[in-house]
Amino acid sequence: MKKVRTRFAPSPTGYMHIGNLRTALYGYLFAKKEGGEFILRLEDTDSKRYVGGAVQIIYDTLKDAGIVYDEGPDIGGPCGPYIQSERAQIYMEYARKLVGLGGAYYCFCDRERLESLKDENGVGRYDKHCLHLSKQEVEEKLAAGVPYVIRQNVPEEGSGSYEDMVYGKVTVDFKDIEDGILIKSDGLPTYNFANVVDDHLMGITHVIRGSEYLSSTPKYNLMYDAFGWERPVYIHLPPIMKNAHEKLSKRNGDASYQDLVEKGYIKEAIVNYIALLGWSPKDNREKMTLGELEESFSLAGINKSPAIFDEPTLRWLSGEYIKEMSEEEFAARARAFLQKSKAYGKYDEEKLLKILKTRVEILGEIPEKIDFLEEYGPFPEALYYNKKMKSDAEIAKAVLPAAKEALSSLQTFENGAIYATLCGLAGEKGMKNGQVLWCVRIALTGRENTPGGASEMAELLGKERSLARISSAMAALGV
RNA sequence: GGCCUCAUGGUCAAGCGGUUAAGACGUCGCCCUCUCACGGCGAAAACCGGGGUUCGAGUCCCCGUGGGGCUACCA
Repeated sequence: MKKVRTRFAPSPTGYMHIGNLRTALYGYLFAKKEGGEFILRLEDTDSKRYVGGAVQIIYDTLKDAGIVYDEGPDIGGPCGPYIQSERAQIYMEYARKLVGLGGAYYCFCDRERLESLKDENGVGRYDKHCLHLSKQEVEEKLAAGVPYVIRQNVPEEGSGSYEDMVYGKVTVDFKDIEDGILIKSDGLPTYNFANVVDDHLMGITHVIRGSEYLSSTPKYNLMYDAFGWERPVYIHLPPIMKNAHEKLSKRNGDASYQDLVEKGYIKEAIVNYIALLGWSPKDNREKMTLGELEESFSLAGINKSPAIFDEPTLRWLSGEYIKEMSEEEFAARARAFLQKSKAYGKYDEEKLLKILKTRVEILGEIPEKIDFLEEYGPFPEALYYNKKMKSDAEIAKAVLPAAKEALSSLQTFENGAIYATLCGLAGEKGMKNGQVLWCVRIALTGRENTPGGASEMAELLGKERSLARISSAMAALGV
């Protein structure tokens, strides 16, 4: 059996969209699963759409996501070059060959004539006018330097079918396919031609791409057949949607891979999540590493219908990855986000990270979760009130002075000791632990909710700061 | 408009002729608990509509409806 070869062929027009990344991921996963090779090819034949820096983004994103290709522009390989703009002569050579085979022909029609073929709605098809030019006429025009394109010669009758691995049998009548342009007047090929030539020359066995090519695939097959080449296996993927009506796109500020990483989503979770968008493993597992995905990927699990990108689900998954990370790993990844916080450098980093770990799903939440530590100031007395804790400002007036005294005599100012001390105090005063703890925590932070209890907050703040804050809270209460 | 294609809870998604129609996210409730979060338990929530085929249809066929795609010298 022939070795499986798949490819990811993006065009460098800007960002790495989530949909693009998923296509790349599936191509990679399928190749790895089958023990084959995965190739990266850049489709930059439309110079008008080229965006500087886009190529680097593609390399960086794939690398960052862990999708490694066996051959590509930057690493070479036996089928190079892997950038279409550097393969212009190859396409021209094959286009001429196809003309000789009767599968294509030169066309000299100018834009004006082409326009005239369209009706009031702008729809109309090429009439094969130049197909009927004599060989001599063609030679003359070519020699005279008349601008030309090379068009595919699609039969006027019959139909083309193929078996898509996810959609099943797809049939399109040839009468519904126009004689598309294969080589543009600038001498470069269109996607319609380049993908066929390259996929064949690069030995691609399985073409994995978006479903937008579902209905144009028969015309590519016409070319494979005309050349006498073996047709690849086709695997078309449904689109990833932003909502029920729009595809996910960079326009509208929809998230790209880079954006998600910058927001602090764990990248393994991003890869994991997009793998699940349109595919599910036989055992329905949810959380899977890239390695596990390589193991269990199968075409049978690919869905046919569009999937809506759901950020909350990605969030959850990202949180799952964080929870099972080691402290060190979390620290390393969180550092950059920690530095964005006002509290950075002012508290024990290790303790900070510890309380953050179960309270954060994406790293970007870190600053907002701890900024409050530096925002201590006057707060409403009403915060002391908590029905369940049975506490209020009056209780606080009784608790705070005693708490201050008890804490100030503590030698080791750490969580366990603080907790024990405060609870002991509650016992002495015949109060519920919660009454003391709640009041102290409020005095310490001035916040209704904090990422940790009174004792944890006190330890984090340190003895000096804790006592100072309790004093200030007491002053505010007039005691 | 023509052609291709899709259709299970709000979202992802099992199911592939006979099930009380999984599971996950989200939502809500309860428990745990020094608040929040974590964790545990539980609840609400779906087969687009109409015809067939069949003893029996979410599963097969047809039509309709709705969505997406293609119809470029873009990919």
